[in-house]
Amino acid sequence: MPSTIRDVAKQAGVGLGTVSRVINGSPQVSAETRERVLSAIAALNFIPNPTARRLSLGKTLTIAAIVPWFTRPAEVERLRGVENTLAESEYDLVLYNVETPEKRDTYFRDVPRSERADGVLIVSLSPRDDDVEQLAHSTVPIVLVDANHPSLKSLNRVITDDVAGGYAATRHLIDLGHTCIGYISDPLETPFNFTSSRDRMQGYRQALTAAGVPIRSDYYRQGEHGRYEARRLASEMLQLPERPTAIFAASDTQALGVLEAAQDRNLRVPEDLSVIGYDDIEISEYIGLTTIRQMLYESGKRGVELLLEVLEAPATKPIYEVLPTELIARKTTAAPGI
Amino acid sequence: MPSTIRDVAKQAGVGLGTVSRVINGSPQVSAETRERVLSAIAALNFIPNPTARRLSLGKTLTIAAIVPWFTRPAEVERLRGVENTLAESEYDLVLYNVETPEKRDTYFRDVPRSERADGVLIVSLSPRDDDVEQLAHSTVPIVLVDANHPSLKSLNRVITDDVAGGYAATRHLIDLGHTCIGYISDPLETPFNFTSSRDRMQGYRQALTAAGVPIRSDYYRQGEHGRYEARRLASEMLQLPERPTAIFAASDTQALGVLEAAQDRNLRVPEDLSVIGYDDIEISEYIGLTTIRQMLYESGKRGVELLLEVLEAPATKPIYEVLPTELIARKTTAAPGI
DNA sequence: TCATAGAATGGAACCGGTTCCATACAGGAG
DNA sequence: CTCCTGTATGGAACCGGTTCCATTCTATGA
Repeated sequence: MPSTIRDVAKQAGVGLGTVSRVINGSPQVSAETRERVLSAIAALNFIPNPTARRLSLGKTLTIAAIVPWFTRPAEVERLRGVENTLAESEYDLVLYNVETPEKRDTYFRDVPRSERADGVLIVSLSPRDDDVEQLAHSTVPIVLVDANHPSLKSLNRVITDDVAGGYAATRHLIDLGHTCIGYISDPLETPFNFTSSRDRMQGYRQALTAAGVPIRSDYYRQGEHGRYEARRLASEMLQLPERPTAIFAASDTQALGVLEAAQDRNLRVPEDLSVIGYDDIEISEYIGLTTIRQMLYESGKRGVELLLEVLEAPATKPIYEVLPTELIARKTTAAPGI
Repeated sequence: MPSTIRDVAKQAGVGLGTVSRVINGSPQVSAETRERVLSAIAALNFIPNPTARRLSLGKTLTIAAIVPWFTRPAEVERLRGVENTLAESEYDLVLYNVETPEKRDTYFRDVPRSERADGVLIVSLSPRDDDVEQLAHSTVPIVLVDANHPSLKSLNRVITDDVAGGYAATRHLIDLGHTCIGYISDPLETPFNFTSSRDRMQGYRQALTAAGVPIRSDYYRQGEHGRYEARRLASEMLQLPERPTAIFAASDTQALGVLEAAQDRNLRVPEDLSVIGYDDIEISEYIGLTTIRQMLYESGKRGVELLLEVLEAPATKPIYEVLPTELIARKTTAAPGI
């Protein structure tokens, strides 16, 4: 049984208020008394009970992070930014991992409550129309990381400009001389409401339109996230009479599937087919994959920093930060053959 | 300001004890009263304050997990097992991510305290001699996952038999006809005290000895975890006058580095060099890497299950579970050329 | 010398649950 | 009709901190 603040007070021969003041560094304590209290604390190996502290302060000293499958390398990297930044603060991190649509809805409803957390970080899960109102009225500060919503003027958020990223990827292929450019992505509509694939596609279309390249619907396929499905989709696309000479995949993981499909059909990369991904996960450099790098670690870090700032001093208006993307040209893209 | 149990009591016209009993499903409440309380709860949108509950119960309702860099795919997969299993319980998961030796020591000392958590999961960080005594005397139940210690009879743990895994990997190469077999691993001695590389090496040596193959010290190199360093180490080893015909890497990530080194030196895999890794991370199948699969997700899941069991009914003697490994033969190993 | 402001300190009240003890009441036995 | 048992219920005390108010003591100025 751990010792309490009252044990310390008795041991040091002071009142409990004084012990509390010493713990919290109040200047209202004489040097001599402080010394006595500190040695009593050391003697009893006393550590203040965080639960009692929380109840008394009316704060949970906890930040909740709602994150979809943290198996995905990109999400893990964001989370690492969150964890590292939070470790230096007095806040604990509690994880809510979303692997099903039901969990998403449960967590959206139950987690942003002042009894559970002082602040909530929602990562890569964009609110839907009916969520927005609810979240906006939450008494708990919320920061969205890599999540967006067109009508979302009322929530703080740190996003990557995925439209610009999609544009840059497509533009890179156009600049190399490609005009037959495919796009392979996860489903644009899911119960999770990820928006990144939609935004990247929008960038893709804008780049094509700006360059005067017609948009062909058979150059676009969507399917479950993951290598296998991407491989299947790419295979289909590569069997078209007029097959694309370049494919833009909505993530590096999916780009790996496209590379497999090329191999299946004996197409050389980049001579016969250029491939560009998105994220710049660790393995991409190993493969030599051309990709769009986004600031994953920083997005988590900035999200937490914003949240902590808002907790200190509630912001007058919602904060909106955009992180840049960067084209990393490696070995899987080149001018189209012949 | 959220409503409290007293608000509910007033609204329903009952005493607070009754409300508490309804919340906790005590049978000592008449159906009619229960109904009245439940509708008051619904009307006030009441949720019991977890902090007050914790203080009153004298439990934190929290499980702490101390994990080294969760960037590594293998650790993430273990954590996923932890998170998924815990989500179904009433416990929250608080993460302590260890990226420096200092943090390791701080967390080992401060986290296993009854004020912070009801149970602690220590993943992939083996205690040292001086830690063991301290941890064994902790009042908080502890389960080690993928962590071991020779004298560790007093702590619960779920481990992978890395000696057997190392043996199986080496044996596979011997069976193919190799006798010049290198081993590349992370440093055997680190401030974090990982034991897996040591154990795998022990299996490697046992397999060689059992087959009557002499152990050569120049066929062993250690260096920082990661692809780059592994690539450098493998390059050195492949420049030996009598270079190895097969290399066993202590992790799949490092095996990737070995593959790069082979490519650098224009060695064909598996014709000129066989390569086997360890872990079977997601990318390994893509690469076609022969490897030793360990039950990563299950190790986290079992660790939590054990912890929850111990919390229910303190075990009379420490639990010790060993998870099996499995050889996954793919395309990077074959009989030595010529 | 006395009034007074300021510093140092003690501890009651409070945060919002749980639990246990006291009390009220119904129904069955004698 | 009385006594007893068991069920239903109310609420004080408690968990271990923080905070604020009251009190004591000291130093300063008139």
